[in-house]
Amino acid sequence: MKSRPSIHNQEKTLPLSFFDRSTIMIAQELLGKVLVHHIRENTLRLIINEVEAYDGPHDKASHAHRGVTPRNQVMFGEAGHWYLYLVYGMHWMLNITTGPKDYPAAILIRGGYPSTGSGQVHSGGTLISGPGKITKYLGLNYFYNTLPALQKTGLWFEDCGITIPPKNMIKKKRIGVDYAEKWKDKLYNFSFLL
DNA sequence: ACGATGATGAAC
DNA sequence: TTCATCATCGTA
Repeated sequence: MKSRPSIHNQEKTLPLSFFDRSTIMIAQELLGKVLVHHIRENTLRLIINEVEAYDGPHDKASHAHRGVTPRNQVMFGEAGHWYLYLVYGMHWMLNITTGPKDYPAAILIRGGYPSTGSGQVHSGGTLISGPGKITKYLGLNYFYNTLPALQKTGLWFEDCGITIPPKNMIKKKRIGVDYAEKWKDKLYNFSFLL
């Protein structure tokens, strides 16, 4: 046995440094990465299919554009930490923080394919589309807010070797931010065709 | 097209 | 303390 599964797993985990870069670049690179939730002897995996970037203090679509508040302060912190909040009184939104400390930015996870550990889409696996459905499927809530995206917290990202051909990538306007003036037209929503 | 449902942030 | 708003979803 030359391979050691636990070490191999560590190597696939995206390090926090992955998120301390350009938010727009990271958002595109997250497509095809695997979001993993391990809880109570169970592991759920989701191949990320759709994300949305919220980048910087001036982005009017971003919670950060009015400055620091109790809710959004994690966006101003270190990269690679979870930002969860409730919208419409019932849906948890899952975001990962990006960029350096004091630069507020995050990426919203909006869609993905349920996956096996081998990085394959389940047979008949249908796309889970919508940020509220993602957190419901994975069983996520406020508990993870501000925690780092590492195996020890139970919620992290892996690179399972899936690469998205650039021609398959789709760039759109962000959803549900029509109030955001000129920022509403930014093509910060990224997804891909299989 | 619309109601559910509650935290958030700004105004007063 | 009140109030409008909200990075949504299921049902119609």
